[in-house]
This record gives sequence, C-alpha cells and structure tokens, in this order.
Amino acid sequence: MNSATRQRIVMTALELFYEKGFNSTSIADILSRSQVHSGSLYHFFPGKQDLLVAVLEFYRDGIRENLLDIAWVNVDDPIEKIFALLNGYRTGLLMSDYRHGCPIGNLALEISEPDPRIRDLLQINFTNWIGAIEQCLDQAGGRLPQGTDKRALAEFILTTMEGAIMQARTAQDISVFDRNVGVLRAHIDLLTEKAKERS
Amino acid sequence: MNSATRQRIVMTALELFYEKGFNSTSIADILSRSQVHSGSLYHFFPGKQDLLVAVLEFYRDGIRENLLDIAWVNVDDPIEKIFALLNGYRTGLLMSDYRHGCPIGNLALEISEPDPRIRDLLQINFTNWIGAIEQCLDQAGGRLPQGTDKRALAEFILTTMEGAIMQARTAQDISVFDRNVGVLRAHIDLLTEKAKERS
DNA sequence: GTCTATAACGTGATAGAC
DNA sequence: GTCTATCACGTTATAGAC
Repeated sequence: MNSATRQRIVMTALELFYEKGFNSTSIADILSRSQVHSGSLYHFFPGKQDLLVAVLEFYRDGIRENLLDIAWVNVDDPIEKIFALLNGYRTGLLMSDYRHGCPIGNLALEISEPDPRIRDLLQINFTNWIGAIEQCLDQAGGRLPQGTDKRALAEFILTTMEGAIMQARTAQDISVFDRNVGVLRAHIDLLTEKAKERS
Repeated sequence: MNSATRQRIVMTALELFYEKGFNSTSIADILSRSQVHSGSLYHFFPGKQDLLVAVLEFYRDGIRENLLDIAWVNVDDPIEKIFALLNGYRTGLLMSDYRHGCPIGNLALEISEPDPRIRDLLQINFTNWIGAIEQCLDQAGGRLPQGTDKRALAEFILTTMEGAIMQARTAQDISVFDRNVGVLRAHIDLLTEKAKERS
C-alpha cells in the first residue's frame, strides 16, 4: 500500500500541483518527473482525482511535522508562533519566485466542482490549520481581551495569510505581503493593549 | 471591433471563467453557450488567452459602473461603503450557491504562468479595487488615527475579502465569511476609538 | 508491480466556401 | 463575418506481455 513507487508518485504530484495547479498538471508531467510508467501509476490510483485525494491526505496527516514543527523551531511565544508560521509562507514565496503560495488555498479556489472527498479534505486541512492557530491564541490567554472569539480570530489569520499570498503572487512583490502582516500585527497589538487597560 | 457577436463571446467567457475557472472552460463551452460558431470566435480572438485579456479589460473598464456604483447605491458613509462592497460579494456567494467568489482572485491563483498582459491586467484590477477603498478611507479622514497607512489598510481589506471568500466557498458556509468581516469591523472600530482618544 | 503500446476522447486551432 | 468540416495534438486511461 505504501511502496516506494507510490510514495514517489504522491510526492511528485504534490510538487506539481503546488507549482502548476491541479488542472494544469498532466498525468504525463507526473510520470516524466517521477520516472514512473503509466501502468504503475494506474496500478495505485484509478484516476487523477484519487491522486489529489492522496496528496490532500498527505497534507492532512503531516501538518504537524511538515509544517508546524518546522516553523516553530526555537519559537516559544504563542503569538510569535503565529507570525513565524506566516513567515514560513513568506519564505516559500521568495524561495520559489512567487510560484509557491498555500497549496490548500490554491486548490480550494481552483477546484470548482470538487467531489465530496476532495471538498472534505480541503476543509479538514483548513480546519486543522485554524485549530493550530486557535491553540496559540488559547495559550496567549490573558493577553487578549476577555471574551475574544479566538476561533474567529484564528480564521481571520488564515484569511490574512491567503489574501496576502494572493496579492504578493500577483504583484510579484513581497512588500504587499509584509504590509498585510503588518496590519494583522497592529490589530493583535491593539487587542493586547486593550486587554492591559482592563487589568 | 465591438460587434454584438464579439460582446456576446466576451460576456459568455466572463461567465464561464467565473463559474468554472479559465482552464476548466473549453472553447467548445463558450461556443455552445454563446451560440457562436468557431469561425466567428477565432475571427475576433487569435486564441484563448486573448479572450481572457478581453474579459480582464472588461472588468478593468467597468469597475465603477458594474461593481462600485451598484454596491454603493444609498450608501454615503465612507466606512459603510467598504462593508457594503464586501456585502456584495457575500450576496454573490449566496446567490450562486458558493460558485461565484471574486473573479479576479480566482484567476490570480489559477493562472500560474501568466503572460505579461494577463499578469498586468490582474494587477491593475486589484490596484483599482484597492484604490477605490483607499478613497473611502481618505474620506473617512479624521476618524482614523493620525498617520494610519491607508493604502496598507485598503490592501488588507482586499485580503480580508479574498480570504473570507475562499474559506466560505470551501466550507460552503456563509458564517465564516461573516465572522471574518466581523473581525475586520472590530479592527476598524478599534482604530476609530483610538482616534477619538487623541482628540 | 512494472513495462510498452495504444485506444478513445476532448482540446485549441485552422481551412476554405459562402 | 459566418458557417461547416476537420486537423493535429495532448489528454486520461486501458490492455496485455512480462
């Protein structure tokens, strides 16, 4: 079930979907980059959609070790964890010359009529990301005003990330990303200031 | 140059790109829905990319009358104009059963290697939108703290809109859109409160 | 499980009469 | 400018030997 070939296929598909999008990636692209032959691929995956499912499952299962743990190395403060994660996407943009944004976000906008498996997997990936941020906000506990809706704020942080990436990619200019994150930082600062006043 | 046929082709392409995306829309789709024959289409447009250019030019040239004027009917307050515009996208999501997000945002994420014409047109469409919001913020003048970077805030509002749409579409749930707009509203309220303190 | 060969289809695009 | 017919190609997917 998890042969080396299968893994290579999934990782290659992941890369290509990330760089070019799902529709613009052909099976032939995947075959040539992964050095696998058509028969092998179709042995593991009935069709292209199933390949996408496998990729989304990989993201879902690896969010901790492939994303969060890497971004949070040497970062302890829960608020700074949030900005460290955003900074990871910033680095991805720069390193890839604006080809790599957020893999889930790209797919979420590209797939207009997803089959239910795919829609659910996109959603669970977003939900897990939001959940991780919400945990940070919970840990930041008293620094936020009483009654702050931490779930809504976590969703808003995802929103900021996705929107900032979209604009930076289009402009091919990181400064718009930085300004967006700056406004988010300003908002969180206003919240922490407000929390201090009360105490 | 602007025959009825040409217009019908452009409007049909606009609709289909909006609903299904650029790559997932075939020339055949456009021909059948617009009731035009292949020869006519290729008479006006050398290729599919040129059709996208025409669509993006239509958005660029019509932002005032097709978007802003409609959203701002009976809305005078500059801050409320911002939320009225966001509410227009909310309505679009609901009316289309989450198929219609932001046409520019969708294309911006879908087109991974745009030719320069297309990238420039995506960018100018974003810039015009941001500029309209910035004008609102300028009009709201003294209600914001001195030294507020209104351009950055306008970019951030676009970010909020795009991210909120992305999440609402994926979840097929308008409440996440509303919560995102709610956090944006809270941020702007905090800014106006802060401006009042000073005076 | 892996390989080669190829089928079946949809795609963007063209030719040429009218 | 519009129409029909069709090409050349790339696509997903399959067949069948090994």
